[in-house]
Amino acid sequence: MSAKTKSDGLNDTKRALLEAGIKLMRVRGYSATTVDDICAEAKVTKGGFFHYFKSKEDIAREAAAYFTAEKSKEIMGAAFRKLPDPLARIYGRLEFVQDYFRSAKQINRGCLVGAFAQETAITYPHLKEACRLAFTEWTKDFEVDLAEAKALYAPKADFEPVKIARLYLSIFQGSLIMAKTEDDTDALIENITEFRRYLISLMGEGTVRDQKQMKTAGKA
Amino acid sequence: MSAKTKSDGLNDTKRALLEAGIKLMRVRGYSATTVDDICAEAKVTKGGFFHYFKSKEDIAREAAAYFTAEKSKEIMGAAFRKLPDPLARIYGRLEFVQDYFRSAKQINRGCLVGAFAQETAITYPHLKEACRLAFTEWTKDFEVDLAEAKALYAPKADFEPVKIARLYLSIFQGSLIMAKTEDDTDALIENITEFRRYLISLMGEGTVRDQKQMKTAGKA
DNA sequence: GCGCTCATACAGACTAGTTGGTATGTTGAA
DNA sequence: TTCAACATACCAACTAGTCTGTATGAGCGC
Repeated sequence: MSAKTKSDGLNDTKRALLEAGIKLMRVRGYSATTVDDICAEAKVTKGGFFHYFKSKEDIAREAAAYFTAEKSKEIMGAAFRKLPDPLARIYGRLEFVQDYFRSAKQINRGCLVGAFAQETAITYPHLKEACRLAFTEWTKDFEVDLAEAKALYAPKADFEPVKIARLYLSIFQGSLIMAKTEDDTDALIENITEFRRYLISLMGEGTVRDQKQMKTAGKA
Repeated sequence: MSAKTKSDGLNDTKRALLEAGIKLMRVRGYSATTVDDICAEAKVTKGGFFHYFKSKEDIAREAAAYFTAEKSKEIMGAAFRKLPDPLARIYGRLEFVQDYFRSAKQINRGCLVGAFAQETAITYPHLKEACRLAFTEWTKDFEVDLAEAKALYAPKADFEPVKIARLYLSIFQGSLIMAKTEDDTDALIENITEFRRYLISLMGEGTVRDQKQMKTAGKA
């Protein structure tokens, strides 16, 4: 039956096609990426492509889901995740992302979901839905930590975790766009710093001093 | 020579092409918009199109500039512009944008510059440059007010106007993306509210009470 | 173990329609 | 008469998707 499936149930060829599609579409976008391009990149012929995907839109939908899962896994596996304190996780997350973009100063690809949202949200309802799901998942993931931290450190603070999580995701997506036009990630890193400052002002200055120690402890 | 040129030196046909191009590309993006589509929308033939633009990329570049100028004009002509107080102009600007998206709750098009930045920044250097210029112009426009307000009300405050301006533009662009996937502008409006709260925390709470009066005065 | 069947997993040529761009007009005003 | 301002027919290259063919291996009766 299936040749060589892996843990996630994906065949090698299909995975190669998905990863090629993601790689190309993150750079060129949906419309400018052709099926032939994807086939060439994945070293698969047209026959192979249409054996696994019934259309170009189909691979885009699966690519969005694959990309989202991949990024979620990256976040789930990061060191800050293991911190017991929710506020430490929050600041740890921000540093994690900043470090990520500090090491890759030049940006030569963007977020696949962001690209699809821009390009296809209005014209391809199915892709829009895939983007919405991804954004919801990422928002929720951050919101949980925010809610927990608020309950623990600033129960009376005047902010809604879900709104702050959405603000963060918007800043991130918007910064990625601007990073593309500026060829560097400085503004992205700066914007996260500003966001952190806002968070501190919401949570209360008092929570910061404690975090400094927890952070260094968590890094070990 | 030229048939019926207007104040900005643009012929009616060329303007129609530019506006058609903008209208379509804001919805479908660059690659998915064809020259024929633009011609049909503008009721101009291919010959007319290539009389005014030497390529598709060419109209995109001019469209970006046209769009940027158009938006700058909208901002320049808004009521908040005439406010003498810089801080009042800042909050007035935020309200202006929020009102704009409150009246158009459903979003069926995005920012042309944001779309180009996403889709073409890496593959079309000329378009990237056009986007960079637009972002720089918009950032500068806001930065001026921020610097003036800071000098006047919070000279010792710890923030750099240019960074806050860039943060705002990122939030705006990112929120537009998310608005597309959610079919409404709620998050966009909310994010601006959060940004305003951050600004207040930077400028100092003391500056808010005064603004309430100035704002209502400015609206009259 | 051996041939047979059959489904999966591709390979690659082909096609109908599209796309950006061109070549060759025509028209009307100066 | 000339030139800008279009109009129209046309083209080569490309594009998503199809069709037919084939290799491979699993399952099965014997």
